Amino acid sequence: MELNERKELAEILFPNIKHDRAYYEEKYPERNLKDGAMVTRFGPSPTGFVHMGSLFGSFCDSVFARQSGGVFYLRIEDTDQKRSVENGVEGIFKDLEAFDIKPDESSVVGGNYGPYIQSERTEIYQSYVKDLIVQGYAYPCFMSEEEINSIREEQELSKIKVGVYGSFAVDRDLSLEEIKERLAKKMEYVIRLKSPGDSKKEVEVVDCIKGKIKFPEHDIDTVLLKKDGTPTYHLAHVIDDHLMHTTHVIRGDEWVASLPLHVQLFQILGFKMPNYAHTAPITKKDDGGIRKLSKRKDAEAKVSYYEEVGIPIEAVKLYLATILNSNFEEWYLNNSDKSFEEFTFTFDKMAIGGTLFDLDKLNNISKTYFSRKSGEEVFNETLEYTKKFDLEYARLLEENKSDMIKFLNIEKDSSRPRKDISKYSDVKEEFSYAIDELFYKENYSKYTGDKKYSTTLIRDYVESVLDLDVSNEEWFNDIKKFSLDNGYAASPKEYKQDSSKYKGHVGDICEALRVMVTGRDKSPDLFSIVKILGKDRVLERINFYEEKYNK
RNA sequence: GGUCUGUUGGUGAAGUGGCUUAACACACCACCCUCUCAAGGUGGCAUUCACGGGUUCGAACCCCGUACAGACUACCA
Repeated sequence: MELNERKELAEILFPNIKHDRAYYEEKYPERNLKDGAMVTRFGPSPTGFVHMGSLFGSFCDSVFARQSGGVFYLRIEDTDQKRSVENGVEGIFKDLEAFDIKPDESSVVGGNYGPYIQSERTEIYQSYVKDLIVQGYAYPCFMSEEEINSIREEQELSKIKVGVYGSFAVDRDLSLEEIKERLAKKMEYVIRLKSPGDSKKEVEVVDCIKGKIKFPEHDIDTVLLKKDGTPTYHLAHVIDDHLMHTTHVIRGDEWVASLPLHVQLFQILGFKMPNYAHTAPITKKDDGGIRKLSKRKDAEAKVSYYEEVGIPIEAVKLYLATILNSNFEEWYLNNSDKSFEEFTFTFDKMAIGGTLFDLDKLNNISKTYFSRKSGEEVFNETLEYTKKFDLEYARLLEENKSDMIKFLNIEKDSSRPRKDISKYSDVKEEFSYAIDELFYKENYSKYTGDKKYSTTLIRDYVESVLDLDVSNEEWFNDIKKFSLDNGYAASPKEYKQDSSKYKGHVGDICEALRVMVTGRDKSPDLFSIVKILGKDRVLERINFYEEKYNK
């Protein structure tokens, strides 16, 4: 087809395009940023929620943009209406907000490079495609679904590359007259790329994470504009990232295979190539195999899961940072007082293969997070959590606020704070003894030992020896002395040396007191608990124990 | 079938030709400390980097082949 014919065709196909490429190039000028500033983007489909993989991606985007003094924007990729869910966009913003990921530009906050919703950019895509037709790099294809399917079957059978290319692209060289005839018959069509590639030649792409990758050149006449005039991902990606001046396309590794196509589109359109960074998938062990974390099968793939089970968002972010850069973990260990934002993330410390999602590690990070928070902070955050997920407990927390904070503060001052909570929902169980109402209701459900302890001895100790106003050391000396006076060894060591001389040792006395007071045989520092409770409540609990077990 | 990518302990991984008798962290086990637990301390946990071959004085690191795994192969993104 001659140039003037192609021009005619372009006008027939796109009679209503108001602006040409030059208009858009001028409308969206180069961004004025300092050297090295990265422009990144997150492009979710409006499916209603964010899953772990895309959270990880958007986390990368925001981190790299922020630390380079660049821009991170959010673009809704809704070119496929089937994927859209009602209020899907709101869901995405909500999930991102929960993780403190705030785009500098988006359909919500605006920006100079909008619209930030692809379905509102149709005219832009079409105007570039119109130009591609004039240049002979695109053509209307009238093949039916059946035709394409039968070609594919044939190709699969003869074990050659699948797709519309070369001699399989039957509409590639239609004459203007033939096209006009089909148009007159109202035949449906898509616009395909007239690929200039030669699969015998190689293209090399440098990926920021994976390094050099070589491919055969792309030679398939990929669909650019669908039947409804809407762009495919490939076209939209190339045009948007050019016009929005993305410097680093950070996306999932499922896209590397289409890199040769994208490179070709950038070349044909005369655009400067962005840098690419393809991130490894987050995987999970399943039936002995390893697979990508799936939002359908895995609860933990949904970002809202962490909020529901009560894992602090900060801990999830820390975990994301540790899988983002392999050297982050060690840095954080040595710089625990700093925020993760002070760490400089780089592409070359990112995983190339898949990363197994390690809940154990997340738990540990979470425990460390809690151990560093003051009792009051833990209280407030837990209260907020329970207000959403456990109203009854929220009420109890509020009624027992000052005691509760004291309990949460036990052993906090030491250089080795306790690490016994990994999620907000653990507080209720771990501190079941802290609130009378809960203690008496669920009492001893946690104590499973068969040992019965003598209440007379313990009551005697509390009434005659226990002094709440002494130091921890004095308290322990007192209880040692009491043990000795009653035929118990003052230390387990002495008891072990000659067990026949004693009925037991201090540990047994402590254990008895612990079980009576807390309803469990393991607890934080006993004296601290007893001090907070006060003598009266301790005695009440001893009576309660007696009622329940010794009658 | 084709095209890409990967394969270091139970897990995440460091490692880019001699400093590696393979870091660090999580998990697990043992011991110590100790009134219990948690924390902390000490030690154990790959004699070897999927396998085979090659290059080299020397390889987890470079090359080739094989095996296995993953991604992609849509008018979905």
